[in-house]
Amino acid sequence: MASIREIAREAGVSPATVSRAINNNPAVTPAMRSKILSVVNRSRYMPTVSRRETTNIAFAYTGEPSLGSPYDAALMLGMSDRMEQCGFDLMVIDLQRALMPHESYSQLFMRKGIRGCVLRTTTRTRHVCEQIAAEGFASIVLADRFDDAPVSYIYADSKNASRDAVEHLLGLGHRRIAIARNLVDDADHADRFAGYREALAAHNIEYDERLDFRLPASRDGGTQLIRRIAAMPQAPTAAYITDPESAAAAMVEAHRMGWQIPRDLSIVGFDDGELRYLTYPHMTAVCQDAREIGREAFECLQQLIGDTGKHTCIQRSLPTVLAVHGSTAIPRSGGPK
Amino acid sequence: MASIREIAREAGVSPATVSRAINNNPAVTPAMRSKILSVVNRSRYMPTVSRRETTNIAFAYTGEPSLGSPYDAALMLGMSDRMEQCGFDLMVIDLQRALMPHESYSQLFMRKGIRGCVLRTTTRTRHVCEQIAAEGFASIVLADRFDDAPVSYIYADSKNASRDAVEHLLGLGHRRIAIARNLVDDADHADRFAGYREALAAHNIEYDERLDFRLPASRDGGTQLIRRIAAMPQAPTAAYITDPESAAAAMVEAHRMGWQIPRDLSIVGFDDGELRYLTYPHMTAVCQDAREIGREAFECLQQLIGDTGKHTCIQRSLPTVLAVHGSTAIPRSGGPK
DNA sequence: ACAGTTTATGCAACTGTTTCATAAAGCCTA
DNA sequence: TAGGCTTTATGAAACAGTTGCATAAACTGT
Repeated sequence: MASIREIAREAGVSPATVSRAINNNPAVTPAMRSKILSVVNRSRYMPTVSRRETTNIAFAYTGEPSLGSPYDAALMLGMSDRMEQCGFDLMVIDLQRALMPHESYSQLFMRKGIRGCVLRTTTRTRHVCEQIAAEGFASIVLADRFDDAPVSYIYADSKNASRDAVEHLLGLGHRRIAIARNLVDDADHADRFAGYREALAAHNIEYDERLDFRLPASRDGGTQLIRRIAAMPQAPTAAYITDPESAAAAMVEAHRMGWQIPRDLSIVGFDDGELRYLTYPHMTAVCQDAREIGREAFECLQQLIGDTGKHTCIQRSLPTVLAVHGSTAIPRSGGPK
Repeated sequence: MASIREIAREAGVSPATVSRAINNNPAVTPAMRSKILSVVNRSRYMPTVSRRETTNIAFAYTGEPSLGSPYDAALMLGMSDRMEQCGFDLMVIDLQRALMPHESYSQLFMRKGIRGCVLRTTTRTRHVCEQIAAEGFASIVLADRFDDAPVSYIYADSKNASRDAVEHLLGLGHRRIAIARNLVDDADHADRFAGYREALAAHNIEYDERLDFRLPASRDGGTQLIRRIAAMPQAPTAAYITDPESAAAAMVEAHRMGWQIPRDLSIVGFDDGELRYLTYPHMTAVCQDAREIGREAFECLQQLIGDTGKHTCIQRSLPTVLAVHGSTAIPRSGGPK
């Protein structure tokens, strides 16, 4: 296997010049560089040791990776929008798996040439985010909130838009409004529930736990919701479904039941992409722009990387908005069926 | 700034031992390692030069990145399924942007510690795939086919399933069957069209170019399709829509027109994920399992990385299947309306 | 208890990078 | 065209981190 010294000998230059040529150091003349590179390519040279390139930005999962979800895909897309011009590369890592025994997170990032990381977390692994922030490594958590620890985060606050959503339903005349929320109580779903409670309280409507559904945030959750509503003696006339796929699947299942939406059931869903336009009718939904969150995340990260040693802590809240489409209307007097 | 020799002096060991401890070389005893790491952490040591970690697998775009699309997201998910246990990390790069002047693709990959790459390409940038394969770098192209160049690829051949789809419609009694295909003529869409033609030919039905729609592979394409069909004097009774989002959007638009599916129009869509379960009725579709393609891709790549110098060329074709759901049925005598 | 085996560590050689000195080349002015 | 000044491409040498090999220390099995 060729070494840089052999290349240098063959090209008739010093090892230093070969190193510079390979690393596109502007000090070498174009003629010299192409002479050296031709020798390099001919000899199938491969460097073994080198100055570490630290130009990666990690998209890091602290717990179970949710890679492949439309939300994560949109986040990555947004990040790459902004990374284009900066010469950074995106790397996806699973921290739980990548961390070696006795290794600190900073060491892990160092080892992989990572300059900053966007963290995706779960309720069980929030301490990892705190640990990374405490080590002083440039990091920003998405879609979670840290009120008492100095952890940077970007958070799409869905409480206000959720309240708007329920107000919208109340304004249409609905009084029995169901909420379908995740089995897992993360900050996002807690917000949506809080918005729901606030809107009800503002209209002096008592919270009814029979209208509070805890379901998996998946297609299956939406299907189950409709079946359970169908079996109720006093069915709600509207539902706020706090997960995109659940909401779309609920609409499908409602159609299968022979219900008309919004006549028999008004549905407000949640959307972090464009799913609301793929349902019939188009879905009234609380929307967050995941791509924009990704863009924002990278910009914050860049600032954090710049401010080394300053221990800057960025905590930003982005708005979510209610987009009214065709899945909500005034209730029929009798409710479904 | 501390160097490895200073750490060594402070810990009372040799630089070699420090290096081994930092790199989690199993030769050092746990006691020794934690002693050294405590000195390392105390002194905020940061290595500058190191053995290059070449444990990255790239998800590389030769042309415009389509990051964020459900298909790409599912591919990545599949790849990461298999990468978990191998200690590889996934890196997303845009080759066009990352390549430096006078640099070969192998050099680029070398520089970024990439051992193998999965290539996503466009018709205009296929030559990049050929170039990378010619350089002998471990690479595999997804969703494209190279018949005359020694380029490894994994391809989901949708011709047979497309023929099955049209046969299915013919079997139901349809005779005027539209096809909606992409404006861009890539291998995938060419296959689907070929399957369509074959099925028609087998039943002695003449190809009618008025039933051949070239539309953008997007929501908008599906919407346009339905509007154009609605305006036709002799509308088709069924349509094969070769793109997932177009197909879903077409179903929505059909509902908006007041049509019933499948009564007024049978639709066979395409699905590379789970979208067919989010339409009402569930969509009969030609399905490819993008996640499985991603898994397969990583396994092939692993083999290619293993066979250095052998110039192995893997060309695999995966089947796609027709999944019959509720969006197809026997035609009403009169066609839509 | 002793010979044989294993293994943790250091030495020294090695790889690639970078600073600094320097020779060559360019560039004004006279 | 010469002479001084600046710029710059290159090499020598120092430097950073890694690793093959030798070896001393710690086990292991009679």
